[in-house]
Amino acid sequence: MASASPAHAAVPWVLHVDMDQFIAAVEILRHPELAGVPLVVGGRGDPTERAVVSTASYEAREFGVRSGMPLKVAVRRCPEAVFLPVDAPAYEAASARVMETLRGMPGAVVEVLGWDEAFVGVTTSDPVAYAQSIRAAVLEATDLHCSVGVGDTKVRAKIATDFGKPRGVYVLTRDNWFEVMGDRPTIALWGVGSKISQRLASHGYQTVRDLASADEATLVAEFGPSMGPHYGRLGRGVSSATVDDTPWIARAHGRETTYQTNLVEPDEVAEAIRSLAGQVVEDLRREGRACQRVFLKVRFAPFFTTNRVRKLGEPTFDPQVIATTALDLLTGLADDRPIRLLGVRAEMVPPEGGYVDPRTSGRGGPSARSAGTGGGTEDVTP
DNA sequence: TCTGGGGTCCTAGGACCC
DNA sequence: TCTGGGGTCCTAGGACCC
Repeated sequence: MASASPAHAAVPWVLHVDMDQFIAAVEILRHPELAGVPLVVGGRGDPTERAVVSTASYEAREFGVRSGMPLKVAVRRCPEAVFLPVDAPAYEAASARVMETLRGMPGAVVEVLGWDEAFVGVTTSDPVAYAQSIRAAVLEATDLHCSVGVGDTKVRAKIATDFGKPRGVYVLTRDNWFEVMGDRPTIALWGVGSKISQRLASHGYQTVRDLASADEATLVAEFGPSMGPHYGRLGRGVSSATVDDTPWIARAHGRETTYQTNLVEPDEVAEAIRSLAGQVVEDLRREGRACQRVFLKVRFAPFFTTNRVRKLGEPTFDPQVIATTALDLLTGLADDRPIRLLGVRAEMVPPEGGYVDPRTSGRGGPSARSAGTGGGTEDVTP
């Protein structure tokens, strides 16, 4: 088995395909005059409103504009930028063409992660050439550019893509993991955000290398028996390597709105919740699955967010029941505090036979471990 | 500087039953 | 009177990703 492993052996690889400035690129396709100018897509396209940047073109990024940044900040950093509203149906159509192209690649198993990215599993002796053929095929079919990360696990492939951008390919495996990632902060890992990175730092684990050799008992004490070891594995780049094309089945649908002016009157709060509940029910009816649990999300001004949940006695499609439940969850929380945002989410009754997808969304936690062997048992030392 | 809207998953702890 | 251990269901709350 461990004999001469020739460079040309066909073995399984994980590729991560990520479109370059996807939303901006789609807009430039239908507005060619915007090519080369700073472009910001977000909200309703009005930078005086409460909304954030969905995507900034590379030209806008040179001014420091980033995804997730408030439009008000973006316009201050780049006053000459063109601002466009989000047009979800247009991006969904472009996304569908991209994913169909990926599914047409020989031997490819495609696991969609979002509008503009997917894992591609393939067994090949030359993953870089395969990645370049993906880039060419996507460009041919859609006029859109992408970058491809090549890895021996999902985490490595996902992170590799960033090093390939734009319009490139990058390989990240156990062989160069510590060379490339070892000195970077833990927040550079997929699945480690600001809170977890701070908690890791409080134990002296600042870098990916620190985390990779972290004391297991310390991680378990801090994060629990499941998440603790999971973070240790992330530090080593170890994760599932199984790409799964089972279609995703949604667990829940929700609607939330940030109000341009804070809500203060009980009447307007009740009306807002009724409106959100009505929109959620449209999604439920389209799906044909009733609501069994109601989630209420509230963001009070200036910026405190909280959630409440209640299971219903009987599953329902009735917007009145959902709205009444959501309002009930709000009582005792509000205390006359001004409300910036309200969200109503409905967890749906599982489909016939339950949820079958063996993978998880992949980012949240270690639950892919229950998918069994997918290469997640591999280990390396820093 | 001012922070969207769509999601998923994990942990802790209380209530309840056997 | 003082009191087990295990299991399941539920809610609260936190964290992350695109």
